[in-house]
Amino acid sequence: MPEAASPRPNKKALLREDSIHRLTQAAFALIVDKGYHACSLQEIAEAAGLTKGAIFFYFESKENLLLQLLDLAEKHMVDPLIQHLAEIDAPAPEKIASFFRFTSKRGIDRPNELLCLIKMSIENRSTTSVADERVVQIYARIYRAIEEIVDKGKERGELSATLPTKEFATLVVATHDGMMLEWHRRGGGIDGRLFVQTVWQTFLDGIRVKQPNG
Amino acid sequence: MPEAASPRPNKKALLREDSIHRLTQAAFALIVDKGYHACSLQEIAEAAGLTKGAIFFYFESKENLLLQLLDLAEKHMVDPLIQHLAEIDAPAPEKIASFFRFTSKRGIDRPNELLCLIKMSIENRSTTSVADERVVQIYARIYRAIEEIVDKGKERGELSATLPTKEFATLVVATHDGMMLEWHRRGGGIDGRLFVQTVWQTFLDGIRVKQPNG
Amino acid sequence: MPEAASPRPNKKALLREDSIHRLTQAAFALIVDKGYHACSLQEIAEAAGLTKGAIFFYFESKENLLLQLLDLAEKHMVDPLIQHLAEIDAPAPEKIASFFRFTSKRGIDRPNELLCLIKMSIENRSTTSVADERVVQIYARIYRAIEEIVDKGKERGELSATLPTKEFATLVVATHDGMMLEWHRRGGGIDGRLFVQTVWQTFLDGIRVKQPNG
Amino acid sequence: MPEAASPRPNKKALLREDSIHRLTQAAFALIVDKGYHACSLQEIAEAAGLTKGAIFFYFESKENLLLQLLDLAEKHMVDPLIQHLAEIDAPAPEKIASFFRFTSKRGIDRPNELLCLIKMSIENRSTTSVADERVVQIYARIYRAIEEIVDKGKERGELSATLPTKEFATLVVATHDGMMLEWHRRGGGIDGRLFVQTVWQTFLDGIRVKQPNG
DNA sequence: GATGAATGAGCCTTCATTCAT
DNA sequence: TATGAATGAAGGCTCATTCAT
Repeated sequence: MPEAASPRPNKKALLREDSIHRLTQAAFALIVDKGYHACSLQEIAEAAGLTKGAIFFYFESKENLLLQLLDLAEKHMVDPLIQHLAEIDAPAPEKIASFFRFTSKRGIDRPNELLCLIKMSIENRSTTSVADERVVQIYARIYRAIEEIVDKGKERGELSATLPTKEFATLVVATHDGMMLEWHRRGGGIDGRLFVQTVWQTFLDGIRVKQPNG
Repeated sequence: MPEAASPRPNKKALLREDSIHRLTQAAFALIVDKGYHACSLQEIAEAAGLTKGAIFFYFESKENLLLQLLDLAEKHMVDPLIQHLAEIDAPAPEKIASFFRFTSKRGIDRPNELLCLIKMSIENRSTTSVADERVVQIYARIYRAIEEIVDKGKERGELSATLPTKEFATLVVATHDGMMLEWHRRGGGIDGRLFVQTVWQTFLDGIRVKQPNG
Repeated sequence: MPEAASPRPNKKALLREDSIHRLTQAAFALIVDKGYHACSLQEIAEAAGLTKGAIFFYFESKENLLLQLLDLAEKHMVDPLIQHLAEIDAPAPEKIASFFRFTSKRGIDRPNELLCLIKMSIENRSTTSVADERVVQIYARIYRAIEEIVDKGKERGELSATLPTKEFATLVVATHDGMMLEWHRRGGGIDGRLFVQTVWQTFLDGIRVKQPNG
Repeated sequence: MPEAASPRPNKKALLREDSIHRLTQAAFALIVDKGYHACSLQEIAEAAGLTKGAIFFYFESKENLLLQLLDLAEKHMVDPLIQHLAEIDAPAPEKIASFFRFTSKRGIDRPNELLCLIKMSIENRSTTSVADERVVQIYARIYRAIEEIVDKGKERGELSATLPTKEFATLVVATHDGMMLEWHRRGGGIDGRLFVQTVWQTFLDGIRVKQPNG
C-alpha cells in the first residue's frame, strides 16, 4: 500500500514536530531529574541538540514550556486515567486498585510525564504562577474522580460508610504520588513489578496477616 | 583578665543563638514553601530580620545552611523517631503504625523540619552535592529501621512471609512522605486528625469492609 | 521564450512594489512612534502583514531599511522643500515663513517621513553608523538652504546685518523640529492650523504687542 | 576652622554617595548621547568604574535608574526654573525670555540633566511605562507655568489678546527644546552665547528689520 | 517572492559570595 | 556581631540575521 499522492511530505512540518518533541522530552527528563528551578533552558536545549533560541521560538518562555509539558501530561496520563476509571465496571476497592495499576503500567514506558506533574505539584508552591494554577486544576480532576469512586463505593456498601471521603482520597493520592516518587528515587534499587504489586495488595488487604476466621 | 565563671548568661552567646535560630527557622519555612532553589538568601535573611551577610557569617554558604537544616531535622525528628521505634515493644504492624503516629504528632507542632527533609529528598536529585548525600544518608537510616521491623515481623509471623522487605519498606516511606506532602499541600482543606487516622487505619486494616467472618 | 514587451502591468513587479511599500510605511509609523532602537523588525513585519524574512529579502538589514526610509524622506520632503525655497521670489523673512509653511502642509498628510527624519537626527547620535551620516548629510542640505536665504536677506537689507547666520539658521531648524515634535507629541491636544499660524506669526512679528508708532 | 566633633565622617555613606553620583552622571551622559534604549547598563557601569551589579544594588532596574534621573532633572532644573519664573516680576515677554535664559545658563554647566529630560520626552513615547508617565507629569508642570505667564500677560495687555494660549505655550516649549537639542547636536559648531542671544532676541523682537516708524 | 526554523550575540536581571568596616 | 557595598557568573529573554525550502 504505497504512500498516497501527497507530493512531498511537508518537510518543515516534520522538522517542527521533531524539534518540539525533542525539546519537550529533554525538558521532561531534566525537570524530573533536577527540578524546574534547578534546570536551565541552556541544559534543556543542549540535551535536545538545539539552542536556547529554539525554545523561545517554539514556547516563548520557560514557564510556557512548563505549561505545555503539563498539557501533555494531562492529555497522555490524566485524561486516559480518568476515562479508564469511568469505564471500568467494578467494586470501589477494585477501582482504586485500578488507579494504581493504570498509572504504574503507563509509568513504566513513559515515567517522565507523570513524574513531572507530581514533582511540579510539590516544587511549585506558593508561587502564584499560571503553571501552579494549572497543576492545581489537574489535581482537582484527579481528586474528583477518586472521591466519586469512594462515594459510590460507600453507597453500594463496598467501602466502610465511616470512611471520610476527602481524607481517604487524599490518602490515595498521597500514597500514589509518594510511591511514584520513591520508585523513581530508588531507581534500579527495587523491583518495579514487585513494588507495584506490594502497593496495591497492601492497600487492599491491609498489612496484617489475616487471622484465620474468628 | 580571665573570663570569670560568669554565672550570668553570656549575652553575646545568647544573641548568637538567637540569630542562628531565627535564620534556621526562616530558612525552614521558606524552603518548605518555595523549595531550595526558588528561595534566595536575601529572602531568608529578610524573614529573619537580618542581612545576607549574617548568613555567611554563621553558615558560610547556602549549601552549608541547608546541611545545618538537615542536621537539625535529623536530630529533632529522625533520631527520636528511630529511638522510639527501637524502644517500643509491639507487633510489627503496630510498630509501622507508630511510625506514622510519631511523625504525625511531631509534625503538628513543627512541621517544617520534617517537610524540609522530605522536600529536599525530592528536589535535590542527581546533583551530586554534599547536601544530597546527606539526605540519602538520613533516608538510609529510616529505611534500615523499617526493614528491621519488617524482617522481625516476618520472623515472628506478624507479617506475611511473602512480603518483600525492601519493596514494602519503600511503600511505607512512600505513603508516609506522600501523606505529609499532601497534608501540607491541602493545607486547611482537610481535617488533619481525621486524615492521619484514616491513613494508618487504612494501612493497617485495608479498605474493604470486612466480611463478617465466613 | 523571450519576455514579451508585456503591455500588461507585470504582476510580480506590482506585488514587489506593494510589499516594499507596506514595509516602509509600517517602518515609518513604528519608528516615529517608538523610536528606531525600541521597535523590532518583528513588529514592523507584522504591521506590514509579512514576516521578518521579507524585510531581509528586500532590505538586507535593519540599518539598510532605515537608510531607505531616509532616502524616501529626502526625496519626498527635503528635495521639494529646497526646490520650493529656491523657486519662490520673496524677501528673506517671507522665505523663512515659507519653510515652516511648506513642511507643515506636507506634514499634515504624510507626517511620518518628516518626523522619522527628525527623530533619527535626535536618537541616532554618536553611533558612527552609515544611517547617522546620512542624517547629517540631509540636515546639512537644509542648513545650507537656510543660510543662503539669510545671507542674501542680509545683503538685501531684509534682515538685520548683525544677525549671526549660522546661529540664526540653527534657531530656525530648532524651532521647526521642536514644533513638529511637539505637534506630534501633543497629538489631538492642540489645534494644528492654529499652532502653525502661531509659530510663524510669532517668529515673524515677535510676540510683543506693537507699540503704536512712537 | 577645624572640622567639628564628628568622630569619623561615615565612610560608607560617602562611598554610597559617590557611587550613586558616578552612576547617575554616567547614565545622564550616555543616555543623552545614545538614547535610553541604545545604551546598555554594561556601558553605564563601565563608564562609572563599577559593574552592572552595582546598578541593581542602587537602582533595582534600568527603568528605575531612569526614574531617578528624571527626579534629579526635575529637582535641579525644573523646580528652580518654575520657582524662578514665579518670583521674577516682569512683563510676560520678559518672563518668556527669562525661561530661555534660565535653562541656557544652567545648561552650560550641567547640560545633561535637561537634555536627558528632553530626549526622554521624545524617545519614550507610546510605551506606557512609569518613566513615560513621569516625563509627561514634568512637562505638564512646565506647560502650566508658561500658560499662566501667557494668560496674565494677555490680561495686562503685555501680549496680544488674540494669541492662543495653549498653542503659544507649545511653541515656546518646542522652540526651547528644539534649541537645546540643536545646540547639543551641533556641539562646537556654533557659538553658544551668540546662539542663545539670537534665540530670545528673535523670539522677542521678531526677525524683520523694523521699518523706521510708519 | 516569501516563509519558518534556528542561531548567537547581547541584554536585563538575579543571586551566591566576598570583604572592608 | 553584623552590615552594606560590590562582584561575577549564570539565567531568562530579545532580536537581528541566516538559510533551506
